[in-house]
Amino acid sequence: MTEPDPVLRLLWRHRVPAVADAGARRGPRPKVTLDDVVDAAIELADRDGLAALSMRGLAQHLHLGAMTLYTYVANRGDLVVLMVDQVLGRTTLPGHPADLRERLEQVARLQYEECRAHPWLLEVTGVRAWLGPHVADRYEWQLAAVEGIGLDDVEMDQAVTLLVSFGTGVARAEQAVRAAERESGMTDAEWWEANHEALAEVMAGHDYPLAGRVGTAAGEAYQAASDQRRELDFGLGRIVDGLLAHLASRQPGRG
Amino acid sequence: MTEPDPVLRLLWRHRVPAVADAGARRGPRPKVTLDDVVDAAIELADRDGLAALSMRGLAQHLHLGAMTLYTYVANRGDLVVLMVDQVLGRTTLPGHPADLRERLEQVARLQYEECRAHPWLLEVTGVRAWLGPHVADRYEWQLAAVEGIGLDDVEMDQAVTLLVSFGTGVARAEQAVRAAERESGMTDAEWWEANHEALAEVMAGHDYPLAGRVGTAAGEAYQAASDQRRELDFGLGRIVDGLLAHLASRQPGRG
DNA sequence: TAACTTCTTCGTACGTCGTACGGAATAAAT
DNA sequence: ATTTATTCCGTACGACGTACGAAGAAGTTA
Repeated sequence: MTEPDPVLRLLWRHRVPAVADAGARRGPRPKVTLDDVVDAAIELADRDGLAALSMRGLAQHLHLGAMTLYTYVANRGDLVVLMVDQVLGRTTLPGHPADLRERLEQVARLQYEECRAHPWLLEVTGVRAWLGPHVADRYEWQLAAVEGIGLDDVEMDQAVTLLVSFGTGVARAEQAVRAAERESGMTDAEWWEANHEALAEVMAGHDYPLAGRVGTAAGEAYQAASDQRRELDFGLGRIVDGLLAHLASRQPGRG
Repeated sequence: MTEPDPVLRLLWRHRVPAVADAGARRGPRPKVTLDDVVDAAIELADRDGLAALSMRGLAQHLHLGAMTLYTYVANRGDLVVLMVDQVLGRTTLPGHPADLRERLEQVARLQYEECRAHPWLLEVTGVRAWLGPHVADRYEWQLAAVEGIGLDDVEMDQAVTLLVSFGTGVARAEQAVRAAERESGMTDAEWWEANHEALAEVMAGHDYPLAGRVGTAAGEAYQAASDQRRELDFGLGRIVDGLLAHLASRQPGRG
Protein backbone atom coordinates (compact mmCIF):
# COMPACT_ATOMS: atom_id res chain seq x y z
CA MET A 1 0.00 0.00 0.00
CA THR A 2 1.29 3.40 -0.97
CA GLU A 3 0.69 6.85 0.45
CA PRO A 4 -2.52 8.76 -0.23
CA ASP A 5 -2.40 11.39 -2.94
CA PRO A 6 -1.57 14.79 -1.38
CA VAL A 7 -3.72 16.60 -3.91
CA LEU A 8 -6.77 15.41 -1.99
CA ARG A 9 -6.00 17.76 0.89
CA LEU A 10 -5.63 20.64 -1.54
CA LEU A 11 -8.87 19.82 -3.30
CA TRP A 12 -10.86 19.81 -0.09
CA ARG A 13 -8.98 22.67 1.54
CA HIS A 14 -12.05 24.89 1.86
CA ARG A 15 -14.23 22.24 3.44
CA VAL A 16 -11.77 20.82 5.95
CA PRO A 17 -11.43 23.21 8.91
CA ALA A 18 -8.06 21.87 9.97
CA VAL A 19 -6.67 22.82 6.59
CA ALA A 20 -8.55 26.08 6.17
CA ASP A 21 -7.41 27.94 9.32
CA ALA A 22 -3.69 27.71 8.93
CA GLY A 23 -3.06 29.75 12.07
CA ALA A 24 0.26 31.52 12.63
CA ARG A 25 2.80 30.12 10.20
CA ARG A 26 6.51 30.70 9.87
CA GLY A 27 8.40 32.09 6.94
CA PRO A 28 7.53 34.93 4.60
CA ARG A 29 3.89 35.72 4.01
CA PRO A 30 2.88 34.05 0.75
CA LYS A 31 2.49 36.58 -2.04
CA VAL A 32 -0.65 34.96 -3.38
CA THR A 33 -3.07 32.24 -2.33
CA LEU A 34 -3.60 28.87 -3.96
CA ASP A 35 -6.98 30.15 -5.09
CA ASP A 36 -5.22 33.01 -6.86
CA VAL A 37 -2.90 30.59 -8.59
CA VAL A 38 -5.71 28.34 -9.78
CA ASP A 39 -7.91 31.26 -10.81
CA ALA A 40 -5.08 32.74 -12.84
CA ALA A 41 -4.45 29.37 -14.45
CA ILE A 42 -8.13 29.12 -15.38
CA GLU A 43 -8.01 32.61 -16.85
CA LEU A 44 -5.02 31.77 -19.01
CA ALA A 45 -6.48 28.43 -20.07
CA ASP A 46 -9.74 30.12 -20.98
CA ARG A 47 -7.82 32.50 -23.19
CA ASP A 48 -5.20 30.26 -24.81
CA GLY A 49 -6.14 26.67 -24.10
CA LEU A 50 -4.69 24.13 -21.72
CA ALA A 51 -1.79 23.16 -23.94
CA ALA A 52 -0.61 26.77 -23.99
CA LEU A 53 -0.72 27.04 -20.21
CA SER A 54 2.87 26.82 -19.01
CA MET A 55 4.19 27.01 -15.51
CA ARG A 56 6.53 29.83 -16.51
CA GLY A 57 3.79 31.79 -18.20
CA LEU A 58 1.48 31.37 -15.24
CA ALA A 59 4.20 32.44 -12.84
CA GLN A 60 4.94 35.53 -14.89
CA HIS A 61 1.25 36.40 -14.95
CA LEU A 62 1.29 36.29 -11.16
CA HIS A 63 4.57 38.24 -10.92
CA LEU A 64 6.30 35.25 -9.42
CA GLY A 65 9.43 33.33 -10.23
CA ALA A 66 8.76 30.18 -12.16
CA MET A 67 9.69 27.76 -9.41
CA THR A 68 7.63 29.58 -6.81
CA LEU A 69 4.53 27.88 -8.15
CA TYR A 70 5.81 24.61 -6.82
CA THR A 71 5.27 25.78 -3.26
CA TYR A 72 1.57 25.92 -4.05
CA VAL A 73 1.27 22.86 -6.24
CA ALA A 74 3.35 19.73 -6.58
CA ASN A 75 3.31 19.64 -10.37
CA ARG A 76 1.38 20.72 -13.43
CA GLY A 77 -0.92 17.72 -13.30
CA ASP A 78 -2.12 18.59 -9.83
CA LEU A 79 -2.69 22.15 -10.96
CA VAL A 80 -5.01 20.90 -13.68
CA VAL A 81 -6.90 18.77 -11.20
CA LEU A 82 -7.42 21.83 -9.02
CA MET A 83 -8.44 23.91 -12.02
CA VAL A 84 -11.15 21.44 -12.98
CA ASP A 85 -12.65 21.32 -9.53
CA GLN A 86 -12.42 25.06 -9.02
CA VAL A 87 -14.04 25.94 -12.33
CA LEU A 88 -16.89 23.52 -11.70
CA GLY A 89 -17.45 25.30 -8.42
CA ARG A 90 -18.12 28.56 -10.23
CA THR A 91 -21.35 27.54 -11.87
CA THR A 92 -24.25 27.56 -9.49
CA LEU A 93 -26.30 24.46 -10.16
CA PRO A 94 -29.90 25.28 -11.07
CA GLY A 95 -32.80 23.47 -9.50
CA HIS A 96 -34.28 20.52 -11.31
CA PRO A 97 -37.43 21.34 -13.29
CA ALA A 98 -40.53 19.33 -12.51
CA ASP A 99 -40.88 18.26 -16.13
CA LEU A 100 -38.79 15.17 -16.71
CA ARG A 101 -37.80 16.05 -20.26
CA GLU A 102 -36.59 19.46 -19.18
CA ARG A 103 -34.75 17.89 -16.30
CA LEU A 104 -32.85 15.47 -18.52
CA GLU A 105 -32.12 18.10 -21.14
CA GLN A 106 -30.79 20.48 -18.53
CA VAL A 107 -28.11 18.00 -17.51
CA ALA A 108 -26.77 17.82 -21.06
CA ARG A 109 -27.16 21.54 -21.76
CA LEU A 110 -25.34 22.56 -18.62
CA GLN A 111 -22.46 20.32 -19.58
CA TYR A 112 -22.46 21.77 -23.08
CA GLU A 113 -22.48 25.38 -21.88
CA GLU A 114 -19.71 24.73 -19.39
CA CYS A 115 -17.48 23.14 -22.00
CA ARG A 116 -18.16 26.09 -24.27
CA ALA A 117 -17.25 28.56 -21.56
CA HIS A 118 -14.07 26.67 -20.65
CA PRO A 119 -12.97 24.72 -23.71
CA TRP A 120 -9.80 23.58 -22.00
CA LEU A 121 -11.96 21.19 -19.98
CA LEU A 122 -12.09 19.14 -23.16
CA GLU A 123 -8.31 18.88 -23.17
CA VAL A 124 -8.10 17.42 -19.68
CA THR A 125 -7.16 13.76 -19.70
CA GLY A 126 -5.90 11.20 -17.28
CA VAL A 127 -7.69 12.70 -14.31
CA ARG A 128 -9.09 10.28 -11.79
CA ALA A 129 -12.81 10.94 -11.29
CA TRP A 130 -14.45 11.52 -7.94
CA LEU A 131 -11.67 13.61 -6.57
CA GLY A 132 -12.78 17.09 -5.65
CA PRO A 133 -15.72 18.57 -3.79
CA HIS A 134 -17.22 20.35 -6.77
CA VAL A 135 -16.87 17.31 -8.98
CA ALA A 136 -18.69 15.33 -6.30
CA ASP A 137 -21.35 18.03 -6.01
CA ARG A 138 -21.80 17.94 -9.73
CA TYR A 139 -22.22 14.18 -9.89
CA GLU A 140 -24.71 14.32 -7.05
CA TRP A 141 -26.67 17.02 -8.87
CA GLN A 142 -26.68 15.04 -12.10
CA LEU A 143 -27.92 11.94 -10.35
CA ALA A 144 -30.68 13.91 -8.66
CA ALA A 145 -32.05 14.64 -12.13
CA VAL A 146 -32.62 10.96 -12.80
CA GLU A 147 -33.52 9.88 -9.27
CA GLY A 148 -36.86 8.26 -8.72
CA ILE A 149 -37.88 7.92 -12.34
CA GLY A 150 -37.71 4.16 -12.52
CA LEU A 151 -34.05 3.45 -13.18
CA ASP A 152 -31.89 1.19 -11.08
CA ASP A 153 -28.58 2.44 -9.76
CA VAL A 154 -26.47 1.26 -12.65
CA GLU A 155 -28.92 2.67 -15.16
CA MET A 156 -28.92 6.01 -13.37
CA ASP A 157 -25.19 6.21 -13.86
CA GLN A 158 -25.55 5.15 -17.47
CA ALA A 159 -28.25 7.72 -18.18
CA VAL A 160 -26.20 10.52 -16.66
CA THR A 161 -23.15 9.40 -18.58
CA LEU A 162 -25.17 9.35 -21.77
CA LEU A 163 -26.47 12.90 -21.31
CA VAL A 164 -23.19 14.33 -20.10
CA SER A 165 -21.08 12.70 -22.75
CA PHE A 166 -23.44 13.92 -25.44
CA GLY A 167 -23.25 17.52 -24.22
CA THR A 168 -19.50 17.18 -24.06
CA GLY A 169 -19.37 15.65 -27.51
CA VAL A 170 -21.23 18.51 -29.17
CA ALA A 171 -19.03 21.02 -27.41
CA ARG A 172 -15.99 19.08 -28.55
CA ALA A 173 -17.08 19.11 -32.17
CA GLU A 174 -17.58 22.85 -31.94
CA GLN A 175 -14.24 23.32 -30.26
CA ALA A 176 -12.51 21.21 -32.90
CA VAL A 177 -13.55 23.74 -35.52
CA ARG A 178 -12.30 26.64 -33.46
CA ALA A 179 -9.04 24.83 -32.68
CA ALA A 180 -8.45 24.18 -36.37
CA GLU A 181 -9.12 27.83 -37.10
CA ARG A 182 -6.76 29.00 -34.42
CA GLU A 183 -4.03 26.60 -35.42
CA SER A 184 -4.16 27.33 -39.13
CA GLY A 185 -4.93 31.00 -38.68
CA MET A 186 -7.78 30.83 -41.16
CA THR A 187 -11.50 30.26 -40.89
CA ASP A 188 -13.21 27.31 -42.51
CA ALA A 189 -14.39 29.57 -45.32
CA GLU A 190 -10.90 30.92 -45.89
CA TRP A 191 -9.46 27.41 -45.87
CA TRP A 192 -11.99 26.31 -48.43
CA GLU A 193 -11.27 29.33 -50.59
CA ALA A 194 -7.56 28.52 -50.52
CA ASN A 195 -7.88 24.77 -50.93
CA HIS A 196 -10.96 23.87 -52.92
CA GLU A 197 -9.09 24.11 -56.18
CA ALA A 198 -6.28 21.82 -55.11
CA LEU A 199 -8.77 19.52 -53.45
CA ALA A 200 -10.80 19.21 -56.62
CA GLU A 201 -7.67 18.44 -58.60
CA VAL A 202 -6.47 15.80 -56.20
CA MET A 203 -9.88 14.20 -55.85
CA ALA A 204 -10.51 14.11 -59.59
CA GLY A 205 -12.29 10.91 -60.54
CA HIS A 206 -13.39 10.08 -57.00
CA ASP A 207 -17.05 10.51 -56.31
CA TYR A 208 -18.60 11.06 -52.92
CA PRO A 209 -22.26 11.48 -53.85
CA LEU A 210 -23.65 11.47 -50.33
CA ALA A 211 -20.77 13.25 -48.66
CA GLY A 212 -20.78 15.93 -51.33
CA ARG A 213 -24.49 16.51 -51.11
CA VAL A 214 -24.90 16.24 -47.36
CA GLY A 215 -21.61 17.91 -46.52
CA THR A 216 -22.58 20.91 -48.56
CA ALA A 217 -26.04 21.09 -47.02
CA ALA A 218 -24.70 20.71 -43.51
CA GLY A 219 -21.93 23.19 -44.18
CA GLU A 220 -24.38 25.82 -45.34
CA ALA A 221 -26.74 25.17 -42.47
CA TYR A 222 -23.94 25.54 -39.97
CA GLN A 223 -22.46 28.60 -41.60
CA ALA A 224 -23.88 30.70 -38.81
CA ALA A 225 -21.87 29.54 -35.83
CA SER A 226 -24.85 29.88 -33.51
CA ASP A 227 -26.60 27.15 -35.46
CA GLN A 228 -24.29 24.59 -33.94
CA ARG A 229 -26.98 24.31 -31.34
CA ARG A 230 -29.24 22.68 -33.87
CA GLU A 231 -27.11 19.60 -33.52
CA LEU A 232 -27.46 19.77 -29.76
CA ASP A 233 -31.22 20.13 -30.08
CA PHE A 234 -31.54 17.29 -32.57
CA GLY A 235 -29.41 14.77 -30.72
CA LEU A 236 -30.79 15.71 -27.35
CA GLY A 237 -34.32 15.33 -28.66
CA ARG A 238 -33.59 11.82 -29.86
CA ILE A 239 -31.72 10.79 -26.71
CA VAL A 240 -34.42 12.02 -24.35
CA ASP A 241 -37.06 10.42 -26.55
CA GLY A 242 -35.21 7.17 -26.18
CA LEU A 243 -34.81 7.52 -22.43
CA LEU A 244 -38.46 8.39 -21.91
CA ALA A 245 -39.54 5.48 -24.08
CA HIS A 246 -37.35 3.20 -22.02
CA LEU A 247 -39.02 4.38 -18.84
CA ALA A 248 -42.50 4.08 -20.34
CA SER A 249 -41.77 0.49 -21.33
CA ARG A 250 -40.87 -0.24 -17.72
CA GLN A 251 -43.85 1.19 -15.94
CA PRO A 252 -46.50 2.34 -18.38
CA GLY A 253 -48.56 5.33 -17.36
CA ARG A 254 -45.70 7.36 -15.97
CA GLY A 255 -43.44 10.09 -17.40
CA MET B 1 -5.79 34.14 -50.96
CA THR B 2 -3.03 31.93 -49.67
CA GLU B 3 -1.46 28.79 -51.04
CA PRO B 4 -3.21 25.42 -50.80
CA ASP B 5 -2.10 23.15 -47.98
CA PRO B 6 0.66 20.82 -49.24
CA VAL B 7 -0.54 18.01 -47.00
CA LEU B 8 -3.41 17.46 -49.42
CA ARG B 9 -1.07 16.04 -52.03
CA LEU B 10 0.42 13.69 -49.45
CA LEU B 11 -2.97 12.56 -48.26
CA TRP B 12 -4.14 11.66 -51.72
CA ARG B 13 -0.78 10.34 -52.92
CA HIS B 14 -2.09 6.84 -53.61
CA ARG B 15 -5.07 7.98 -55.61
CA VAL B 16 -3.45 10.63 -57.78
CA PRO B 17 -1.45 8.94 -60.55
CA ALA B 18 0.81 11.93 -61.12
CA VAL B 19 1.91 11.71 -57.52
CA ALA B 20 2.00 7.93 -57.23
CA ASP B 21 4.42 7.09 -60.03
CA ALA B 22 7.32 9.24 -59.01
CA GLY B 23 9.38 8.10 -62.01
CA ALA B 24 13.14 8.52 -62.02
CA ARG B 25 14.13 10.96 -59.33
CA ARG B 26 17.45 12.47 -58.42
CA GLY B 27 19.37 12.12 -55.21
CA PRO B 28 19.90 9.12 -52.97
CA ARG B 29 17.26 6.40 -52.89
CA PRO B 30 15.03 7.09 -49.91
CA LYS B 31 15.65 4.61 -47.10
CA VAL B 32 11.96 4.23 -46.31
CA THR B 33 8.66 5.28 -47.81
CA LEU B 34 6.17 7.76 -46.44
CA ASP B 35 3.89 4.82 -45.77
CA ASP B 36 6.62 3.25 -43.64
CA VAL B 37 6.98 6.46 -41.67
CA VAL B 38 3.26 6.78 -41.02
CA ASP B 39 2.86 3.09 -40.22
CA ALA B 40 5.69 3.27 -37.73
CA ALA B 41 4.16 6.37 -36.17
CA ILE B 42 0.83 4.55 -35.84
CA GLU B 43 2.59 1.60 -34.24
CA LEU B 44 4.30 3.82 -31.67
CA ALA B 45 1.13 5.79 -30.98
CA ASP B 46 -0.80 2.55 -30.51
CA ARG B 47 1.74 1.49 -27.94
CA ASP B 48 2.45 4.70 -26.04
CA GLY B 49 -0.15 7.27 -27.03
CA LEU B 50 0.04 10.28 -29.25
CA ALA B 51 1.60 12.56 -26.64
CA ALA B 52 4.52 10.15 -26.28
CA LEU B 53 5.14 10.04 -30.01
CA SER B 54 8.18 12.20 -30.66
CA MET B 55 9.90 12.92 -33.92
CA ARG B 56 13.20 11.75 -32.47
CA GLY B 57 11.72 8.54 -31.14
CA LEU B 58 10.04 7.81 -34.42
CA ALA B 59 13.23 8.50 -36.35
CA GLN B 60 15.19 6.19 -34.09
CA HIS B 61 12.59 3.49 -34.55
CA LEU B 62 13.13 3.79 -38.30
CA HIS B 63 16.93 3.91 -37.97
CA LEU B 64 16.99 7.44 -39.32
CA GLY B 65 18.44 10.70 -38.13
CA ALA B 66 15.89 12.87 -36.41
CA MET B 67 15.77 15.56 -39.05
CA THR B 68 15.42 13.06 -41.87
CA LEU B 69 11.75 12.74 -41.10
CA TYR B 70 11.25 16.26 -42.33
CA THR B 71 11.98 15.19 -45.87
CA TYR B 72 8.87 13.03 -45.67
CA VAL B 73 6.62 15.32 -43.68
CA ALA B 74 6.60 19.06 -43.15
CA ASN B 75 5.97 18.93 -39.42
CA ARG B 76 4.49 16.82 -36.66
CA GLY B 77 0.98 18.11 -37.25
CA ASP B 78 0.98 16.91 -40.83
CA LEU B 79 2.25 13.55 -39.67
CA VAL B 80 -0.74 13.21 -37.37
CA VAL B 81 -3.10 14.11 -40.21
CA LEU B 82 -1.56 11.38 -42.31
CA MET B 83 -1.73 8.92 -39.42
CA VAL B 84 -5.45 9.50 -38.99
CA ASP B 85 -6.24 8.95 -42.63
CA GLN B 86 -3.96 5.97 -42.94
CA VAL B 87 -5.31 4.19 -39.87
CA LEU B 88 -8.89 4.73 -41.04
CA GLY B 89 -7.90 3.09 -44.29
CA ARG B 90 -6.94 -0.10 -42.48
CA THR B 91 -10.41 -1.09 -41.38
CA THR B 92 -12.45 -2.56 -44.18
CA LEU B 93 -15.92 -1.07 -43.97
CA PRO B 94 -18.60 -3.75 -43.59
CA GLY B 95 -21.74 -3.71 -45.67
CA HIS B 96 -24.83 -2.13 -44.23
CA PRO B 97 -27.30 -4.62 -42.74
CA ALA B 98 -30.83 -4.57 -44.07
CA ASP B 99 -32.25 -4.03 -40.60
CA LEU B 100 -32.26 -0.33 -39.82
CA ARG B 101 -31.51 -0.70 -36.13
CA GLU B 102 -28.51 -2.87 -36.84
CA ARG B 103 -27.40 -0.40 -39.48
CA LEU B 104 -27.48 2.55 -37.10
CA GLU B 105 -25.85 0.62 -34.29
CA GLN B 106 -23.07 -0.55 -36.55
CA VAL B 107 -22.03 3.02 -37.25
CA ALA B 108 -21.57 3.73 -33.57
CA ARG B 109 -20.00 0.37 -32.76
CA LEU B 110 -17.45 0.63 -35.55
CA GLN B 111 -16.42 4.03 -34.24
CA TYR B 112 -16.17 2.63 -30.73
CA GLU B 113 -14.07 -0.33 -31.77
CA GLU B 114 -11.74 1.80 -33.83
CA CYS B 115 -11.14 4.22 -30.97
CA ARG B 116 -10.47 1.25 -28.72
CA ALA B 117 -7.97 -0.20 -31.15
CA HIS B 118 -6.21 3.15 -31.64
CA PRO B 119 -6.81 5.23 -28.52
CA TRP B 120 -4.54 7.98 -29.78
CA LEU B 121 -7.30 8.93 -32.21
CA LEU B 122 -9.00 10.43 -29.18
CA GLU B 123 -6.01 12.69 -28.60
CA VAL B 124 -6.10 14.18 -32.07
CA THR B 125 -7.31 17.77 -32.09
CA GLY B 126 -7.28 20.74 -34.38
CA VAL B 127 -7.49 18.65 -37.51
CA ARG B 128 -9.55 20.05 -40.33
CA ALA B 129 -12.19 17.52 -41.34
CA TRP B 130 -12.75 16.30 -44.86
CA LEU B 131 -9.10 16.10 -45.70
CA GLY B 132 -8.03 12.64 -46.65
CA PRO B 133 -9.39 9.89 -48.87
CA HIS B 134 -10.14 7.45 -46.09
CA VAL B 135 -11.82 10.09 -43.98
CA ALA B 136 -13.98 10.89 -46.99
CA ASP B 137 -14.68 7.20 -47.57
CA ARG B 138 -15.67 6.84 -43.98
CA TYR B 139 -18.06 9.77 -44.04
CA GLU B 140 -19.62 8.45 -47.22
CA TRP B 141 -20.07 5.04 -45.60
CA GLN B 142 -21.62 6.56 -42.51
CA LEU B 143 -24.07 8.57 -44.55
CA ALA B 144 -25.02 5.51 -46.57
CA ALA B 145 -26.28 3.97 -43.33
CA VAL B 146 -28.86 6.73 -42.91
CA GLU B 147 -29.64 7.33 -46.58
CA GLY B 148 -33.20 6.89 -47.71
CA ILE B 149 -34.76 6.45 -44.30
CA GLY B 150 -36.68 9.71 -44.30
CA LEU B 151 -34.14 12.24 -43.08
CA ASP B 152 -33.26 15.41 -44.94
CA ASP B 153 -29.65 16.21 -45.69
CA VAL B 154 -28.97 18.20 -42.55
CA GLU B 155 -30.62 15.58 -40.38
CA MET B 156 -28.54 12.87 -42.02
CA ASP B 157 -25.42 14.68 -40.93
CA GLN B 158 -26.84 15.20 -37.47
CA ALA B 159 -27.81 11.56 -37.09
CA VAL B 160 -24.37 10.38 -38.15
CA THR B 161 -22.73 12.88 -35.83
CA LEU B 162 -24.91 11.68 -32.99
CA LEU B 163 -24.01 8.02 -33.50
CA VAL B 164 -20.34 8.64 -34.11
CA SER B 165 -19.87 11.03 -31.23
CA PHE B 166 -21.58 8.59 -28.90
CA GLY B 167 -19.30 5.75 -29.94
CA THR B 168 -16.33 8.06 -29.51
CA GLY B 169 -17.59 9.25 -26.16
CA VAL B 170 -17.84 5.77 -24.67
CA ALA B 171 -14.39 4.93 -25.97
CA ARG B 172 -13.10 8.15 -24.47
CA ALA B 173 -14.54 7.38 -21.06
CA GLU B 174 -12.91 3.96 -21.19
CA GLN B 175 -9.63 5.44 -22.32
CA ALA B 176 -9.74 8.03 -19.53
CA VAL B 177 -9.64 5.23 -16.98
CA ARG B 178 -6.73 3.56 -18.70
CA ALA B 179 -4.88 6.86 -19.04
CA ALA B 180 -5.30 7.58 -15.35
CA GLU B 181 -4.01 4.12 -14.54
CA ARG B 182 -1.03 4.51 -16.78
CA GLU B 183 -0.20 7.96 -15.49
CA SER B 184 -0.49 7.13 -11.81
CA GLY B 185 0.91 3.65 -12.20
CA MET B 186 -1.93 2.16 -10.17
CA THR B 187 -5.28 0.65 -11.04
CA ASP B 188 -8.54 2.12 -9.83
CA ALA B 189 -8.73 -0.53 -7.15
CA GLU B 190 -5.19 0.19 -5.97
CA TRP B 191 -5.89 3.91 -5.97
CA TRP B 192 -8.98 3.38 -3.85
CA GLU B 193 -7.07 1.13 -1.48
CA ALA B 194 -4.42 3.81 -0.99
CA ASN B 195 -6.78 6.78 -0.83
CA HIS B 196 -10.12 5.78 0.64
CA GLU B 197 -8.94 6.47 4.15
CA ALA B 198 -7.68 9.96 3.41
CA LEU B 199 -10.73 10.62 1.29
CA ALA B 200 -13.07 9.65 4.09
CA GLU B 201 -11.21 11.90 6.48
CA VAL B 202 -11.25 14.88 4.16
CA MET B 203 -14.89 14.37 3.21
CA ALA B 204 -16.02 13.96 6.80
CA GLY B 205 -19.36 15.64 7.31
CA HIS B 206 -20.16 15.89 3.63
CA ASP B 207 -22.87 13.59 2.41
CA TYR B 208 -23.33 12.44 -1.15
CA PRO B 209 -26.27 10.06 -0.77
CA LEU B 210 -26.89 9.47 -4.46
CA ALA B 211 -23.30 9.61 -5.57
CA GLY B 212 -22.26 7.24 -2.84
CA ARG B 213 -24.99 4.73 -3.59
CA VAL B 214 -24.87 4.92 -7.38
CA GLY B 215 -21.13 5.33 -7.64
CA THR B 216 -20.64 2.18 -5.61
CA ALA B 217 -23.16 0.24 -7.66
CA ALA B 218 -21.71 1.43 -10.96
CA GLY B 219 -18.18 0.82 -9.75
CA GLU B 220 -18.98 -2.76 -8.84
CA ALA B 221 -20.86 -3.37 -12.06
CA TYR B 222 -17.95 -2.07 -14.11
CA GLN B 223 -15.35 -3.92 -12.12
CA ALA B 224 -14.96 -6.35 -14.99
CA ALA B 225 -13.42 -4.21 -17.67
CA SER B 226 -15.37 -5.98 -20.40
CA ASP B 227 -18.59 -4.70 -18.88
CA GLN B 228 -17.82 -1.23 -20.14
CA ARG B 229 -19.80 -2.31 -23.16
CA ARG B 230 -22.94 -2.27 -21.06
CA GLU B 231 -22.78 1.50 -21.23
CA LEU B 232 -22.41 1.33 -24.98
CA ASP B 233 -25.38 -1.01 -25.23
CA PHE B 234 -27.55 1.09 -22.96
CA GLY B 235 -26.87 4.43 -24.57
CA LEU B 236 -26.98 3.05 -28.06
CA GLY B 237 -30.30 1.40 -27.33
CA ARG B 238 -31.79 4.70 -26.19
CA ILE B 239 -30.31 6.69 -29.07
CA VAL B 240 -31.50 4.31 -31.74
CA ASP B 241 -34.92 4.12 -30.06
CA GLY B 242 -35.08 7.89 -30.28
CA LEU B 243 -33.98 7.97 -33.91
CA LEU B 244 -36.45 5.29 -34.94
CA ALA B 245 -39.25 7.05 -33.09
CA HIS B 246 -38.35 10.25 -34.88
CA LEU B 247 -38.61 8.49 -38.23
CA ALA B 248 -41.87 6.81 -37.29
CA SER B 249 -43.39 10.16 -36.37
CA ARG B 250 -42.49 11.42 -39.83
CA GLN B 251 -43.86 8.63 -41.96
CA PRO B 252 -45.79 6.13 -39.90
CA GLY B 253 -45.73 2.56 -41.06
CA ARG B 254 -42.02 2.42 -41.77
CA GLY B 255 -39.15 1.26 -39.68
C1' DT C 1 18.81 39.33 22.18
C1' DA C 2 20.47 35.25 19.80
C1' DA C 3 20.02 30.88 17.90
C1' DC C 4 17.16 27.71 15.71
C1' DT C 5 13.44 26.09 12.90
C1' DT C 6 10.34 26.30 9.24
C1' DC C 7 8.58 28.34 5.46
C1' DT C 8 8.53 31.09 0.88
C1' DT C 9 10.97 32.62 -2.94
C1' DC C 10 13.51 31.74 -7.02
C1' DG C 11 18.13 31.27 -9.94
C1' DT C 12 20.42 27.67 -12.16
C1' DA C 13 20.49 23.61 -14.63
C1' DC C 14 19.16 19.13 -16.88
C1' DG C 15 16.79 16.50 -20.13
C1' DT C 16 12.91 16.65 -23.12
C1' DC C 17 10.49 18.56 -27.17
C1' DG C 18 9.70 20.57 -32.29
C1' DT C 19 12.27 22.21 -35.82
C1' DA C 20 15.32 26.09 -38.50
C1' DC C 21 19.52 25.96 -40.82
C1' DG C 22 23.11 24.46 -43.59
C1' DG C 23 26.31 21.20 -45.29
C1' DA C 24 27.57 16.52 -47.13
C1' DA C 25 26.42 12.77 -50.01
C1' DT C 26 24.12 10.84 -54.01
C1' DA C 27 22.17 10.19 -58.47
C1' DA C 28 20.00 11.90 -62.55
C1' DA C 29 20.26 15.47 -66.26
C1' DT C 30 23.07 18.23 -69.16
C1' DA D 1 32.51 16.73 -66.18
C1' DT D 2 29.43 19.83 -64.51
C1' DT D 3 25.04 21.13 -62.86
C1' DT D 4 20.92 20.33 -60.39
C1' DA D 5 17.64 18.11 -57.50
C1' DT D 6 17.12 15.32 -53.65
C1' DT D 7 18.04 12.76 -49.41
C1' DC D 8 20.29 12.52 -45.14
C1' DC D 9 21.48 14.42 -40.78
C1' DG D 10 24.59 17.10 -37.11
C1' DT D 11 24.16 21.20 -34.67
C1' DA D 12 21.70 24.53 -32.36
C1' DC D 13 17.82 27.47 -30.48
C1' DG D 14 14.06 28.40 -27.72
C1' DA D 15 10.33 26.37 -25.52
C1' DC D 16 8.81 23.00 -21.83
C1' DG D 17 8.43 20.60 -16.78
C1' DT D 18 10.88 20.42 -12.78
C1' DA D 19 15.05 18.70 -9.46
C1' DC D 20 18.11 20.96 -6.51
C1' DG D 21 19.71 24.01 -3.34
C1' DA D 22 20.68 28.65 -1.75
C1' DA D 23 18.85 33.01 0.24
C1' DG D 24 15.96 35.23 3.11
C1' DA D 25 11.77 36.04 6.17
C1' DA D 26 9.15 35.20 10.20
C1' DG D 27 7.78 32.59 14.14
C1' DT D 28 9.73 29.83 18.25
C1' DT D 29 12.83 28.95 21.74
C1' DA D 30 16.89 29.75 24.82
